[in-house]
Amino acid sequence: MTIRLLLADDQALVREALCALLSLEDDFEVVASVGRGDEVVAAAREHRPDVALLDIEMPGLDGLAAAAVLTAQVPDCRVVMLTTFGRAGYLRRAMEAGAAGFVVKDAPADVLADAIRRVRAGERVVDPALAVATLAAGGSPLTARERDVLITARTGATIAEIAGRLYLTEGTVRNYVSAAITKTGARNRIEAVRIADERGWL
Amino acid sequence: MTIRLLLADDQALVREALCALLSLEDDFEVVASVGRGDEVVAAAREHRPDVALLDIEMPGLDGLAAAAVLTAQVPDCRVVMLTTFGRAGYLRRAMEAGAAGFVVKDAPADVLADAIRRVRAGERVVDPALAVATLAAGGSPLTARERDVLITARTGATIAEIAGRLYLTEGTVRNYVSAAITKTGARNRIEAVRIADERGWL
DNA sequence: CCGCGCCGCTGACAAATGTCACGGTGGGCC
DNA sequence: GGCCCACCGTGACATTTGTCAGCGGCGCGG
Repeated sequence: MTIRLLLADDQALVREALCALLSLEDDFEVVASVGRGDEVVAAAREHRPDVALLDIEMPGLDGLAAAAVLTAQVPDCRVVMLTTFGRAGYLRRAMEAGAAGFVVKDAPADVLADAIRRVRAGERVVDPALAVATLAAGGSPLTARERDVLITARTGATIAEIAGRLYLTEGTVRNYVSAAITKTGARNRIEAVRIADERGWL
Repeated sequence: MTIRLLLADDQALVREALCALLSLEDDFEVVASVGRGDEVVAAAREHRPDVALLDIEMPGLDGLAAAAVLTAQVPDCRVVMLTTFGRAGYLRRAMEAGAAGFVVKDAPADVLADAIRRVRAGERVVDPALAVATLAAGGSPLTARERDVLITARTGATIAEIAGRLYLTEGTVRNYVSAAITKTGARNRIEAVRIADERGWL
C-alpha cells in the first residue's frame, strides 16, 4: 500500500531534500531520483514508480516533454508537475502533456503529500487559484509564426538574424514582431518577449 | 555541541524539504525558518542560530542584503548563502556582504552539511570551481549609472522612459546603453541586459 | 597642480526597429 | 462558386535606437 515515487529535479540539493521530506511519510517510498529530463523514462521503466514528480526546468528534456513521453510509454505511472513559479501557461501545457497534478514550490509540504495521494487514487489535482488564473488568462493569442519570432528574439537576436534563421524577409519579421507587441500590449520587443514568456505563450 | 540553524528561502516546499534533510543529521537542529528576507534578522535575534542558510532570491529583502544586515547586527551568527545557480557575480557580492560560505543548489547534500560544519568551526567555504570562475570573470566593468540604466531597461522600458525615471536626457541614456552594449559584447539592449544579468552585474 | 576616469549633456548621423497599407493563399460556410 | 476570415508575406515609411565626437564639471591619487 506504499506509494512508490520517482523524483526529477536538476538541483541535486533540492532533489535530496525532497527525498528526505517525502520519506518522512509512512506511505511514501522514493524508488528513483534523476537530475535530467531524458533520464526519466528509463528510470521509470526500471523502478516502476506509482507517481513521478517532475520539475519543469531540467537539462536534456524539459519536464513537460518528459511528462508527455512518460504518460505515453509508462501509462501506469501518473505524473505530478512540480515547478518553481506558478506560470499560468505551464499549467495548460502540463495538462496537455498528460500530467495529473500540478503543484508549485511555494506550497507547503502537506499540499504536496496530499496531491500525491490523491493523484495516486486517480484524481486530478491543481491549485484552485492557479486554475482560475489559467482560465482567466485564456489561450495564447499568438499565431505560430509570431511565436517562432518571439522565441528567436528571446535569445537577443536582431531582426536580421531572426529573418535569417527563419528564412523570412526582414520586413516580414518586423510585421510579426509588431503584431506580437500589439497583442501583448507591450511597447517593445523586449517587453513583448517578457510578457509572452511570463504567460507561458512561448 | 549541536549546531543551531536558521533557514531562509521563499519557496515553502524547498524550505521544509531542507529542514527535513538537515534534521537527519544528528548534530543539526533547525531552530527557525522564514520565507522573507526582511524576517531574517528578527528571527535570528529571537532564536540565536549558529549558522543562517540564506537563499538569494527572496521577497522583502534579498539574501545579499539580509546577509549584510545579519552579520552587522548578529555577529555570532555566521552566514552561508545557498542559491539556485552558480552566478559568478553573486559570489563576490556575497563575500562582500560578510557571508562565510557559498553553496549552490546543484551540489549534493553532504557538501552542504560539510560546509555548515566548517563554517561553524570558523572556516570560509566556497566551491573551488565557483571561486575559479569568479576570479576568471573578474568584477563588473559597468559603472554605477550604466547599471542603473540596464536595470531599468530590463523591465522593458524604452529609452525615453528610462530617461524619465532616472531624470536624465535621452541622449545620455543612449550613451550609457551604448557603453553597456560594448562592454558586454552584445548586439542589442536585449542581449546586453541578458548577459549582464547572467553574470550577476545587475 | 595635473592627469585621469566617471558623470551628465549635446548634436548629428547611420542603422535597427516599429507601423502601415497592401496582395496572396487556403479553409470554412452559405 | 462566392464570401469571409485568418494567416503569411512584402515593401515603403516614420520612429527609435545605437554610435561617435566633443563639451564642462567633479573627485581622487600621483
